[in-house]
Amino acid sequence: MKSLFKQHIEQTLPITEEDFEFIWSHFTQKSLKKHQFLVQEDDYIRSDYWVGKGLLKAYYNNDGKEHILQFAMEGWWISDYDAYFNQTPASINVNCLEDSELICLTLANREALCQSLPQMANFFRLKAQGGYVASQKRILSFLKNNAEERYHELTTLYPTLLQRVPKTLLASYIGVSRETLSRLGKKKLNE
Amino acid sequence: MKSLFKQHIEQTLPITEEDFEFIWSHFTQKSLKKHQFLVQEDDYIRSDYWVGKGLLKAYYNNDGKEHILQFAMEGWWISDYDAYFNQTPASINVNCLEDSELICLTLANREALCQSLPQMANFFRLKAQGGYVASQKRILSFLKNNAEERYHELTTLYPTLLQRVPKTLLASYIGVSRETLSRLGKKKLNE
DNA sequence: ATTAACCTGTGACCTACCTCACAATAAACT
DNA sequence: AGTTTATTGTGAGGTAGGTCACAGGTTAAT
Repeated sequence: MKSLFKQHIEQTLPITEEDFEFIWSHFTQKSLKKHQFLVQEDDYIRSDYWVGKGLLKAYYNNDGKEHILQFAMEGWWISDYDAYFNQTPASINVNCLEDSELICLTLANREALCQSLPQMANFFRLKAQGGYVASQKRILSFLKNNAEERYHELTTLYPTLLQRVPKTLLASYIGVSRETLSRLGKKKLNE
Repeated sequence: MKSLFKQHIEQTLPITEEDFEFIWSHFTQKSLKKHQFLVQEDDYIRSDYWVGKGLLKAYYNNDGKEHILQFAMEGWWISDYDAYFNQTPASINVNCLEDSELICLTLANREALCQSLPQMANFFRLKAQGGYVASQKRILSFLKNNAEERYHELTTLYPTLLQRVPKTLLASYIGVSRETLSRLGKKKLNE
């Protein structure tokens, strides 16, 4: 886990062994079983989480209807970022789709890290940039694509998700009902 | 303009007069008239732009249909961030809805600034975080809200936009046709 | 001042997607 | 092994929102 995380950082920028030990000391570890919650609505958000192993979903719950905001598998980050950055109660839930192992970074430790190690400010800056660009692409997909095109975009962007996530949740991620997703492409075949 | 921009930075974190002069030396200025393009599809993106005065739209053009990705008015940033950060050709257009005055930051100058002034890495980190959170909210709005609710969210979030932007473009921003936007709320009144 | 271009509303019709209901298979617990 | 509990497919019918067409009002350009 520790070495996986080091690789994750070095993918963005180089760090010394010594710096990494210092960085690592700011994290804690956490293990969760399938179906367990990492975050629940109204929780106070302790940390941002990096997934070492497993798979999770972040979703907004509208009386029983789950709207998937984000998935996170190995090497991805997940949290309720609005609640985390602004220290407000969570409005979403984060739940494990598989047994998961996480490392956790409190907001205080993140800020401390960014102040004492300028390269970490750059690391998180570049990560946030990437997240912003990815979000913009998803928004554009809602604007210019229909359900079938959005599903196709999702499958080409994250092919491994299809193997691990039920269709119901993929449907929710692209903003259609599971019935509609199940029927995509059928129409063409019949004519 | 210069002092407005200083205020903009100080809104996020404090800087010395000396640091600001150094920061300011990394920017250039640009003026554009209404209807002029700041960015066009396939352009190589020189800069990220901060709006000192005016109003612009960033949109994806789908044979004549404009899909609004972003507006930007005084104090906001705008660019094609995918193209800017990854130095690829632009896939969107940015055009002025009003005469505008901008200050411009090349990617090279941004990175130089972040390396030489750690506080600037933090500034852009916090800005990117904020952009990410705002994008997530817009995505959630697509997932859980209908056209009327999305419009209502837009109007409460950015009331000043309504005064300055034609309804056609607001419709496009929330992902509905202008006809549908024009009819919102009518149904209830008649029953 | 006149023409042209933009902006907004509205009627009529159409369609992509939703909801509810039922069924069959697969996976997970005791 | 047997019983819940997920997951997926599919039919039937409904609705939010799209498209096309026309019109009046406003703004901008010659």
